[in-house]
Amino acid sequence: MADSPRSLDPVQLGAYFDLIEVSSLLRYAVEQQLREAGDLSYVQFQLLARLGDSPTGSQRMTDLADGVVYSRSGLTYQAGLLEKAGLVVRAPSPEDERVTTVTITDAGRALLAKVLPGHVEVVRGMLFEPLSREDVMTLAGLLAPVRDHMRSTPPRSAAPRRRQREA
Amino acid sequence: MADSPRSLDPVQLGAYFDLIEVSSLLRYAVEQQLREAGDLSYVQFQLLARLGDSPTGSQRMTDLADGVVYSRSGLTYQAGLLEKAGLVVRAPSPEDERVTTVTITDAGRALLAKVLPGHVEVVRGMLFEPLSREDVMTLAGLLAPVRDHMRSTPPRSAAPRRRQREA
DNA sequence: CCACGGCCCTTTGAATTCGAAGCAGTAGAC
DNA sequence: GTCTACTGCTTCGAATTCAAAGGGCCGTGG
Repeated sequence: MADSPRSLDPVQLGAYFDLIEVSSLLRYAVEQQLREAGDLSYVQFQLLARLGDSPTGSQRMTDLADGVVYSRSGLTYQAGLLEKAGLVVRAPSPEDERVTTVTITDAGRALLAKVLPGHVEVVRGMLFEPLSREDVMTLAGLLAPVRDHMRSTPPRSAAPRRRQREA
Repeated sequence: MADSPRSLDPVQLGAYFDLIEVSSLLRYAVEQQLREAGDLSYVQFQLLARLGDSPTGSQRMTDLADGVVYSRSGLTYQAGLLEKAGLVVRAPSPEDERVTTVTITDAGRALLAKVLPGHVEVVRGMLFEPLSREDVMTLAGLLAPVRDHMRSTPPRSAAPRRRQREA
């Protein structure tokens, strides 16, 4: 660590800004499509998709929260909405009464199947349209190591992130 | 449009998921650092950075909102917080009384200078650590056309995005 | 057997966001 | 000069999120 450059070079800065902007716009567009097609938020869609992928159609609350990067309380809220809508069912695990198991219903699977094509179309149209097949492979090859690096460097919770208070 | 493939191929799917995950984790980490270093949200930091970059240190509200992709009302809220913290000043434009001009203060510039090094360090450590200089150039070259494509394809507001209501 | 500590989920309160409605100022038509 | 339409910002209500606190269940040590 002989040299510690003070700033990012222009190429890095551009890549950083573009990454943030691209992901923000993509996320916003996807949210809109999901809202229109099935009145789902992106989080709710992620939860349904994750449950649909699971062989049994069930997952523990904690595992779901870990996968979606959300706080437990946030998951409780969203799972409550999904349950009220009849898309999932919650039940305490017989083995361990502490654990709540979430299971996707047939209605949930149906809704998932209904919104998926549109979802795919938005992603294709916004993200993959200007990229060749080779570009996509290159992009995937670049993002994978970054993802692994981030996963292995969990956000150290030095201070528990106070909200706007004094400033 | 002879063929309309029903789903994304595995490489596309991986790139899509990784993009979302990487940007989410990066954004989360950056938010924490900014909160700890200067009690700023990412949005507030973006606003200050944008004002700091401006030659005059001033911008119209509308221009600021467009850059940060936020709604006007959201910007009003955040600008209000920044003003209460003494980091910016708001004043109606002499030329057009409808226009509110936001100007960064010396305190704002000082805070910006204080949090910037840490911000850069987080981005470098999380995003650029596993990438070579060449990788970064490749990534930037891939993201730029996607960004331009997204900008030129604004989110068509077919339905005005109702919040959770019936489902 | 009973307490202690730990894990899992939920409830609560505050913060942040958006869309819709409202208010003021500007510009063009007549 | 006045009316009308438009623009720019703010206010308001609702939705979503998180961290902290609360309550129930499980395992271990005594």
